[in-house]
Formats: sequence, C-alpha cells, structure tokens
Amino acid sequence: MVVTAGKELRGFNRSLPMALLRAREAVMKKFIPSLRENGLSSQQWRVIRALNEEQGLDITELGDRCFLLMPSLSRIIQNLEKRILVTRSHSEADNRRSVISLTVAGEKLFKKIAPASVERYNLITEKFGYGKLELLYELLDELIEKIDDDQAVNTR
Amino acid sequence: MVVTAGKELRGFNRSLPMALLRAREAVMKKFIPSLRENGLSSQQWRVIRALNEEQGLDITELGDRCFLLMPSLSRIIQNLEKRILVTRSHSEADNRRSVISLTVAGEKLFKKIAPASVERYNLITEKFGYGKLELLYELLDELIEKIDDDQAVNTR
DNA sequence: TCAATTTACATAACATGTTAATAATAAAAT
DNA sequence: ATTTTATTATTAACATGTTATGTAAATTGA
Repeated sequence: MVVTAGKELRGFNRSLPMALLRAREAVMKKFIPSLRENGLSSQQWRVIRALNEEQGLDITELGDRCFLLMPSLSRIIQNLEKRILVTRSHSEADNRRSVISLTVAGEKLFKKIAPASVERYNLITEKFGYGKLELLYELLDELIEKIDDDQAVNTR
Repeated sequence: MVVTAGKELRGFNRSLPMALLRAREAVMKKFIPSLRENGLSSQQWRVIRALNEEQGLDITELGDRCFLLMPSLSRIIQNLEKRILVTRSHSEADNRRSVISLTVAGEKLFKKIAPASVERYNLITEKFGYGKLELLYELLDELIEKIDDDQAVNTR
C-alpha cells in the first residue's frame, strides 16, 4: 500500500469524496431501474419514503429528513402534487407552513416499490457481510460526528 | 442499537445511500467555500485536479477518472475553455477525440487551491484518526468490489 | 469497396443542486 | 401598536445529473 505523508494531495481516485461517491453509486445502481420504471427519481422516492414513515410533514422537516434543500423540495412537491401522489394542506397554527401527506395512490406506489428496495438491501448485506455493514455504518456516523465541525464552537 | 430483521426497510435516515451522502457532504462542506471563492464547482475542480495529474486526457478518460458522465463533462470543458483554464486540441490519430490540457492559468489556479485541499484532508485525518480512515477506505473499496455486480457475470 | 456497426462527442430535455432574491407570515423588540 | 427581525416557502438563474438522440469519424465484415 502506498502511504502518503500527508503533505500532498491523495491520488485522485482515492480521495475520500470520490470513494464515498463511488460507493453510493454502486449501492444505488441496481435499484434505480425499478424507480425509473415507476417514473420516480431517487429524490422523489426519498420524499415518498419519508412520508410513508410519517404523514403530514412540513417542507422544512421533509428537507431535514430527506437531506434535500428547500428549492429542490419545493419543485419536487409541486411535481408529485401534479401526479396526485401527495397532497398539500396548510397549517392552521402557522399559515406559512405547507403540510404534505401521501395520497392513496402515493401509498400504493410506495408499497409497489418497497420490496425491490428491501431485496436490494438484503443482497448487499449478504454479499458484503452483516458485520462489515454495521461497522461501515458506525464509521460513517463517527466520521460525520467528528468532522461536522464548528456549529457549537462558532455559535457563540 | 436497533437490529432490523432484514424484512423491512431500514429506518429512513439509516439507509446506506443516505449515510454515504451525509458523510460526503460533511467531508466536502468546509472545502467548498475555497472553491467558490475561486469560481469553481467541485466538479470543475475534479477535472482540473485530474488534468494536473496527467495532461492531454481525452474526454472519455476524464469522465472515467472524475466519475462524470459525458454530457456533464462536455459542458464543463466548454465552460473551462471560455475561462481559458483548459485548452482543447484534436488527436491526429483519431479525429473524434478532443485532447484536453491545463493552461498556465489553469495550473496556477490549481496551485492556488491545492493547499486548502491538503489542509482539509489533514484535519479530517487528525480528527477521525489515520487508522480509521484507512479502514474506511478499505471497507468502501470492498463494498464497491463486491456489489458492483454482473459485469463479468452477465457479459457471456 | 461499401454497408453496417461501434466509438467519441455533442445536444436536447427535464430533474436536481446551489446561491441569491423575494414574498408572506410570525415573533420579538422597542 | 408599530417597527424590526426571523422563519417558511417560492422563484430565478445557472451548473450538474441523467436519459435519449444526433453526428461525425473509425472500425468491422461481407
């Protein structure tokens, strides 16, 4: 193994962002087609999945859970509304908030696609190993926790 | 820790693609501003970085190394050409190929930005630990290798 | 040689990522 | 009570992701 002394840029293909990007692509690759068959992007699927876990979320909360920025989410919701997969109502307590829920058709679509997602996940677990997968999750969580700097520090 | 039986969808925030996405965002977050200050997107930076390692790459090769699709790369190269950060020439052996190189200004910009990238990487290594970082790389490589299925299998 | 196929690249069309600006409502401050 | 500030969401503008399609040059095969 080549050990870099920490003074130069790591070899291009071996940079951490690239490694994470490649891994993500590899994980998603085989699942994307089943989304496309149902006319969904992976982001739209994230939204539907989040709403299946909990209905009636506002757009800010959806953004947090789906890791999407508000402008993207705003367009995505409009798109899903047109296709009658979600509905929007307005909070009585706060007129600024849109409250989003799955329609019956949205729930139906979720139930149609979910098995392929489970299957993909099980295949990955089998091929990669349960223990390694858990270890990977832990490392990723710890990485995020340790380098997601400065919020607490810079706030004061 | 909650152990799922492998029969249902993993809790939403804990899905592998989301974990990889969050980790990538966390890693990139503090470096993006130094790119923006210099008018570069992370993708444009990837291209410049690849060309700094090896000049005179064609667009297909650049796409492989930077993990970018040709349509994106096509636009990116046009953009960088206008800003005189890269130049394009044509292969004599094969007139379809564009051969891309950094200009002097492109090399200069690379040298200007590179230290911030090294610094960021060193900070992450320090905070997360060298051993854990290497372990993470190995796990990611192995994950990709094991689930990046079917090329060899389905080719015959 | 020449028709068919493949390869390298560009363009089109639409969805998303990202930053900035805007509008509307709510909360805080004086 | 009125001004100020903060919050929620949308829109604009531009770059990128993604699939489909177009085009020219190279390769293959009859």
